[in-house]
Amino acid sequence: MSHSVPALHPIGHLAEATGIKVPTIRYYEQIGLLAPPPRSQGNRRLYPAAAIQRLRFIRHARELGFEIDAIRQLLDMADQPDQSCADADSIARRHLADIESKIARLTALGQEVRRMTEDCSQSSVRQCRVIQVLADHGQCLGEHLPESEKINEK
Amino acid sequence: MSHSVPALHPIGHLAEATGIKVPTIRYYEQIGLLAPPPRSQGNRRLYPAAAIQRLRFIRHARELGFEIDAIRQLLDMADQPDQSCADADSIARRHLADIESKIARLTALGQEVRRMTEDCSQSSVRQCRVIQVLADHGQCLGEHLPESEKINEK
DNA sequence: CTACAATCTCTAGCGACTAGAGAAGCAAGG
DNA sequence: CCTTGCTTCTCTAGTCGCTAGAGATTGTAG
Repeated sequence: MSHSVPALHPIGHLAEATGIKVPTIRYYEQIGLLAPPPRSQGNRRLYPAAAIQRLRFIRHARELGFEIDAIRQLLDMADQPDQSCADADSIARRHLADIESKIARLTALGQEVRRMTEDCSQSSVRQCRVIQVLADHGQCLGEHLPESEKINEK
Repeated sequence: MSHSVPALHPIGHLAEATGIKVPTIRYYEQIGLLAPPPRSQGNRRLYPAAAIQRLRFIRHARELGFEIDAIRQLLDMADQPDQSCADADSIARRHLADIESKIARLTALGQEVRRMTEDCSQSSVRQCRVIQVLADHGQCLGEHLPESEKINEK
């Protein structure tokens, strides 16, 4: 019997093990975030176990809201454990600042929208506070909302 | 002399008056958010003054984070002032709930990312808290972040 | 042998724009 | 009249991070 089987995983297994969908894994390969694995005779991808770790790293970073480009840099750093981590730290700090500015903007939006709905008398459109405020920007309290980097609401 | 000139505005004037860029105005027309205006002999768009109000409404709603589809509905309602405003109100309330869930999620992300950076000893990657936490999901505190509707970080 | 599942590649779509090419219109100056 | 320069026109493609679908192939269990 052979001792220590290499244990290569098909893409479906990787998806299951990491919670990342199959098409997304292929997409990550396409954009160069994940190295192209060797293939079977039938052209299927066969991943070494290390790919699972890498994908988990990616997934966790995505869950924390890091952009793909930042993750690319973070992965590069993770591959060179002897270098300084100042860059990793600054990527994370920048991301944190980004998150905080989004929170600030959303909080301002939220106040404005809440005020609209609270003042609405629930009668006809003519007296609807929601419509009125939207039509006349001057009726805003907060007025100049923090623009930051156009939060891209969604 | 003619009393009451119709005063039609070229697209550039509209852009200036509303703060919405020229290509965006054309885009709004294309997706049916703004009615196609009459044209000059030379095929230029000539807008009636009412278009400025409409675009201001749109801009304000966009600034408050409403989606195009919601704005479409809100505009329809604004055009029928005698109907009930219950729908407008519920659109705004839904949007508010959306904003609040985003804030909740971003707050959770922010805590996690702040912890990473604060714990980072600023030395080598090997001991870098940022990289470590990303590599090992188990080191997260918050653990299961609110998923809500995949905030689409940007 | 026949289902059926898993995988393959490729293309297109999402939302809300933004950027650019290349052509045409328009006013003022020489 | 002609040129210069500005605005506008249409059209296509790119952004981000996937997701969905078509249609072909491979692998496996009964």
